Amino acid sequence: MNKTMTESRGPAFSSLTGLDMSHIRLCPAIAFNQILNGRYKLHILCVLYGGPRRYGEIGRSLLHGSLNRPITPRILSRELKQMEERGLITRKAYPVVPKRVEYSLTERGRALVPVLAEIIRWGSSGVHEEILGV
Amino acid sequence: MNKTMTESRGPAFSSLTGLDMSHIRLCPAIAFNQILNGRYKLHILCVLYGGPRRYGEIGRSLLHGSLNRPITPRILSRELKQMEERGLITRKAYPVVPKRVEYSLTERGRALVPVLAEIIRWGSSGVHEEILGV
DNA sequence: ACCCTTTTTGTCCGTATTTACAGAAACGTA
DNA sequence: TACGTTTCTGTAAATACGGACAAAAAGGGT
Repeated sequence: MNKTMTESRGPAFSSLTGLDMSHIRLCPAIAFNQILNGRYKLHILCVLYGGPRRYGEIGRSLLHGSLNRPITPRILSRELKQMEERGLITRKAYPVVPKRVEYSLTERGRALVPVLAEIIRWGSSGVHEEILGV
Repeated sequence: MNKTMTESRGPAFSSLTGLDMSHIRLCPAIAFNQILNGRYKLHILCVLYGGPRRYGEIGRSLLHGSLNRPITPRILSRELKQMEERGLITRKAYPVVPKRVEYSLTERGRALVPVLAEIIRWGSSGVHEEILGV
């Protein structure tokens, strides 16, 4: 193979869904983990599927990987901000003391729910724990 | 919030699937992008869904992100090896010259197909291109 | 002996992401 | 005025990831 590989054919993942993807120029699979990068975004979506949640609630419901490794506020803040920028969640701040901020799913975020559901279904067999040797 | 957040409740993503997850200790969503890290693994799974593929075929069918940025052999090799280590794909080398190596999905890899399908379905509306501003 | 193909590795480097740690803002309450 | 709570930011260090580049293995063909 050459030093770098290039491709001429357009994307055609037909067989997976049977859907016409001819109008799509960017592979959804690659876009997916570009949009959902960072370690906690998928989990945050899961949490918010249960309804609006406060910053602290999300943080507390978040486990770090497998163990009880906690998430630091710095990271949670960044993840939430990125997700807001991408239109997956909305942020609503209440003018009270102590501060109260609630995050919830947008339409765009809800569009990912079927994917989340499949991931949970996939995990219900425990394969992910096997693979990671938990 | 404290400097670090910890959590006492077990995972409960019940509402998403209606499945009993009490026996699961690690959040599938977090495990998912720990197992499918790297930029190309999801895409590689899609390609291999079409049947066994050679190293060069996979490389050629892989676009880098959105543009025609090519993947370097070094990276493809690493991705494939990691996926093999995690039991998602198998590697079969034929004793011929020039070398011929074929990769294919394992049971474990096939278990992810429903997730892939949902991701493609999600992308069929073009949301991912909107979000990334392609 | 040298070149060709295909697959793969070694090494190095720059960037991106994660993490730790400290601290700020906002304001009611003691 | 000091304190507490909640949300969030600044800074710097640590680690992971992506990519460039060269090169090796394994023979067949010329």
